[in-house]
Amino acid sequence: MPDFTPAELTRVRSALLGWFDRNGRDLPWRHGPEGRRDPYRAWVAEVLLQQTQVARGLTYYQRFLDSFPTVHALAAAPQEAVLKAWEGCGYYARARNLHRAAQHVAAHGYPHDHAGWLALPGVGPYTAAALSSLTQNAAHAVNDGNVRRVLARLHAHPQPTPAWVQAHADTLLDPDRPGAWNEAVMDLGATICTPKAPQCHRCPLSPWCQAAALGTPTAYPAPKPRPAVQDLHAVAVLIGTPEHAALEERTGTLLGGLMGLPSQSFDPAQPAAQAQAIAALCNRLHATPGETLGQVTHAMTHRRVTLHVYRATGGPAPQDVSRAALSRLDRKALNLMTPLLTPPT
DNA sequence: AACACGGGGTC
DNA sequence: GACCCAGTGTT
Repeated sequence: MPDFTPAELTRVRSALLGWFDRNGRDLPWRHGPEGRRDPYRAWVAEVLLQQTQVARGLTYYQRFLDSFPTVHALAAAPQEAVLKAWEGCGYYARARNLHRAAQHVAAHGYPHDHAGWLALPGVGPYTAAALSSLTQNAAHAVNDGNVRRVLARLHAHPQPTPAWVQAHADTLLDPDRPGAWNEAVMDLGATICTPKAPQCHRCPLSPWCQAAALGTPTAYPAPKPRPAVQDLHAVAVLIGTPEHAALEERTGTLLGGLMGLPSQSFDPAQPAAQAQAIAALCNRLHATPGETLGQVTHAMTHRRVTLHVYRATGGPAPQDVSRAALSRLDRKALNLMTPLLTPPT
């Protein structure tokens, strides 16, 4: 299939930008003129929206900006406060990286270009292109899930590689309005060219869309094979009460930086492993194991964690749970003690 | 190039 | 249950 001629390119850009000017989303981080968005608000939003849907990101965005209205406020905050504001949002490395990067920006100022953004922790190819184009009108095309889907359909490419998507996004990018163009493609992908039920009849690009012409837009791009979900089992102890419990900071990559009930993983295939784990855990904590409180299971994208929760006494001092940043998993574990307080859904 | 990394929406 | 979401960092 031939690529667009220069004349077609002009019409395609005009069609999408015209649609965007009428139908672009009014989002709280689109503060300031096109191509000159407020860098702090745009940055927080871009990080927050990594692998997070806009509808969901909206609530977290408001909460985060209430907590840290400026990059200086963010830079000056302790990491626990940042994670507390991020609590429940997932991918907590984003919050840790954003915090570190904010300290750099507070000291040295905002990056001046794409390469400068890219050097910040937590800013990769997508976010650097987004921020340089949205805040500085730099001609860098974003490549995210929306762009990938829109371009895969436009060219009826079932398995677009990142390089293929980037090359086509670069070609299509409107050099006169790069910031608006990037926002436009993402808005189109999020509202019209959706994964499941695209509204091709309302799409400004349908005259050029090969997938629409074939009548099978949802076939592009083909679903990616996903690795199997791993089952993880651990024992955990509740020392104190659900409101005032002993907590430990989770180290490592899984939920790193968050607080949680002291825990110890075990292999459920080994008959005695659970008993050994609770004994070893209590031994490490200098605590005395008590009765079992039950178990909770929490599904993540790539893990299914089952926490077997025991009561225990002694050991580390309980602390105020409401002030700590906890994962959903630990919230569920604490709820074992207070099922009656759980609001009806 | 392949993994690891949350949590929730939607079909 | 499958698939996805304004991806990044590590191995």
